[in-house]
Amino acid sequence: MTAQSPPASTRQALLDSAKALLWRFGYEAMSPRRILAESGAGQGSLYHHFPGKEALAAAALEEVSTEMKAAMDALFDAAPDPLTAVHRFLDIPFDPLKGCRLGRLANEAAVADPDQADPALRAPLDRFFAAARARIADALRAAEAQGRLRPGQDAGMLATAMLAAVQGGFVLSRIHQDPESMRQAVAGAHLLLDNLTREPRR
Amino acid sequence: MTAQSPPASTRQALLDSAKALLWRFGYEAMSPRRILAESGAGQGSLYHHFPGKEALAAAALEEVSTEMKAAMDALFDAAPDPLTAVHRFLDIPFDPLKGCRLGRLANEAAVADPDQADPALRAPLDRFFAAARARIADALRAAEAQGRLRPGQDAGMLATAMLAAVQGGFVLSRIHQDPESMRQAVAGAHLLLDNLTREPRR
DNA sequence: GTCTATATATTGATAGAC
DNA sequence: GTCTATCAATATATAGAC
Repeated sequence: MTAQSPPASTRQALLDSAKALLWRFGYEAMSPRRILAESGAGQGSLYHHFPGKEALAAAALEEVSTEMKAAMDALFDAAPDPLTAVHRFLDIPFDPLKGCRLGRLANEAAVADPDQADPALRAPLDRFFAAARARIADALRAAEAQGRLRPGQDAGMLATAMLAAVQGGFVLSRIHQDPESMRQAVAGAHLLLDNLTREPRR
Repeated sequence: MTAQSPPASTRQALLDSAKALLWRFGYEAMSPRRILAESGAGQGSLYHHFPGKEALAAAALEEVSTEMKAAMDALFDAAPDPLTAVHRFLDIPFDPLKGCRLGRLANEAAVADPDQADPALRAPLDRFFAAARARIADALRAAEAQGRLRPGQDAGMLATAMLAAVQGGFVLSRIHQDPESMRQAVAGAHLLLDNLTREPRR
């Protein structure tokens, strides 16, 4: 694999700044002016390397999507067994107040409004969450095959429920400005699994 | 009670337009120009009735928060028993692709960025979700007292998990542009409750 | 490829007549 | 209270020298 580019090039500096600003402010509130300031690039550079703000944002989100997918795969590959992997996923030490790097964009009109959205902005989000759901669902099916999970469960539905717990936790934690909401949302997801598990966890 | 003002006044027309635009586009992407166009009010009217965009948005969100709280109370008051009320809450026929009227604002910097947020914008969200959580938690405690729920549950945690399932469902449905994600997220929440319930539902 | 200027449209807000 | 202008600042993008 080619690994992450060394941080050097102007193009990559623009991408890195866009990634940080998208996380902090979202798409609409991220101005080219600010990207240039943060990256240290001159006015014209953005439009030399990219057609415009939209294309830069799309490229930045592609990188984020790929990074998050890799982190997810690493977590699942490292887990001692599939059921543990799902519990570990829920326990990833997110900072709930910062929001999900991808999920936080779900409500921007430019990303997901049926009428005016740019498909290139939604695509990386769609791809990551589809992959994450598949990875979790596969793990749950494997756990069921090992006899760790009660048979007959809808692994796809449960996988969506796990992802929704985390995304909902982000939303509620942001609203209350309190990490506790995330803790409780995730605790509910753990409990849902525990109630379908044959042996107690831990 | 004074009931909803008849739709007549310019002030209320501004509020109604702001409520619709906040739902569709969020705060940053809602321009005064557009509010004026949709409401039919003249340029100066907005700044006659409100100090500015922020104050108008805050007032609009206060109304939405109050409306949603009232709907929630009506649903819980009408339910035959507390456990059914919680299941009915999960089954509210939201349009998942439109997002939650309040929750969709959780990721706007002007609403919930620790540094630059305006407290007046976050307050109505905070208030509604705190009230909703309390209503659900109370219902779960009542269900436990009735012997419908296994004893010893953390009602507050479960209430947060119910709200997170719905908010996460909105996020995932928007990302995939598919109501199915909401269906599955909510199904997980139903299942979590069912596994803590003594008699089967339905 | 990078920089300095500059351009155009829109944003959020104001002035002041009626 | 409402309307018609208008404003300064910013957003996104382009021109063209180096």
